[in-house]
Amino acid sequence: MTEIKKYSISEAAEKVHLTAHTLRYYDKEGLLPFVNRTENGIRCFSESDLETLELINCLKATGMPIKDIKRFMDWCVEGDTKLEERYQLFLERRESVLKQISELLETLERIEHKCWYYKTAVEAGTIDIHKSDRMNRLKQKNG
Amino acid sequence: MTEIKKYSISEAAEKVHLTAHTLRYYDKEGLLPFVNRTENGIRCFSESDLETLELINCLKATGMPIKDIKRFMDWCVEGDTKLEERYQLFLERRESVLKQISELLETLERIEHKCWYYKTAVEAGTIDIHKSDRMNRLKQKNG
DNA sequence: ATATCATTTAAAGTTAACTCTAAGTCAAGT
DNA sequence: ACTTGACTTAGAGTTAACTTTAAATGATAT
Repeated sequence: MTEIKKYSISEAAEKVHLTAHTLRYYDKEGLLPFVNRTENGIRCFSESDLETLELINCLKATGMPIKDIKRFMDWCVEGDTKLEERYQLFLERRESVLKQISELLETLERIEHKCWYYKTAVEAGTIDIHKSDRMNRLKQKNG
Repeated sequence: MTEIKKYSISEAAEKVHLTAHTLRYYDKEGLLPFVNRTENGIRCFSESDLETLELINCLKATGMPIKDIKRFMDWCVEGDTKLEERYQLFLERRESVLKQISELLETLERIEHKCWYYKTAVEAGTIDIHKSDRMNRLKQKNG
């Protein structure tokens, strides 16, 4: 027999590294349609609700806005009729994350160039050590 | 003799893929202390100013907030006395970008798992094909 | 000369995602 | 009985980074 654990809003918040305030905000925005209540109206979170919250965190980590996550949760409520839409959503998220990574790799190169630029400048005690950089670049370019 | 080109605010904006409004906002926030004006108070952007804007775009791409970029520009105005601080800033940016990339790679793995999950569900026409996933995972875990 | 742009400033408005406050209910401990 | 602490709601406030507006000045074309 599987024991079914339930969590209060603050326990759930701690588990998924959010605040109870934020969970209520997500609920209000329609991100948590599956969370049950006691007869007194108090939310009780199941393990499955925690998994949903982990998924929400994951989608947020891809840069997805709350209202788009809400649309996804609406599809989840609709069940198997929206499977294709949900699949497409994750394919799009995948593309988005790949693009973000490639942009960050490009940014990383520029930052690393600046690290070298300032490392040499700090060693020389002045930025003037790079004063002719542009001229050198132009010379190389124009033969 | 090098020809010194100058750009109006809207020309500069187009070059760096921002709007003239945004450039004025950046100027107001202290991000563009080097931009000169005509006798009538009109900004004219040099090639070097465009490079500064590219750098600002690069720092923003690392997730750096405007006020931190302003502090960096303040250090630039102060010249060689703040070389060490500027160097440290880029080292920190480097670490930050590396961290973001590794987090996105982790997120990518989760998303790709969901892609597989929904691909198989779409093929089966129902999510029920994964109904026993958790049980299987538990079985594996507990021997 | 007149119309049409582009530019200037100061300041108000927008959006997302919280974050906090007020006012109240409920269960447990002393 | 009373305090403490967690929970509830509705709604106001916050922050960053723009974005738009208003009112005025300056530059260009016909």
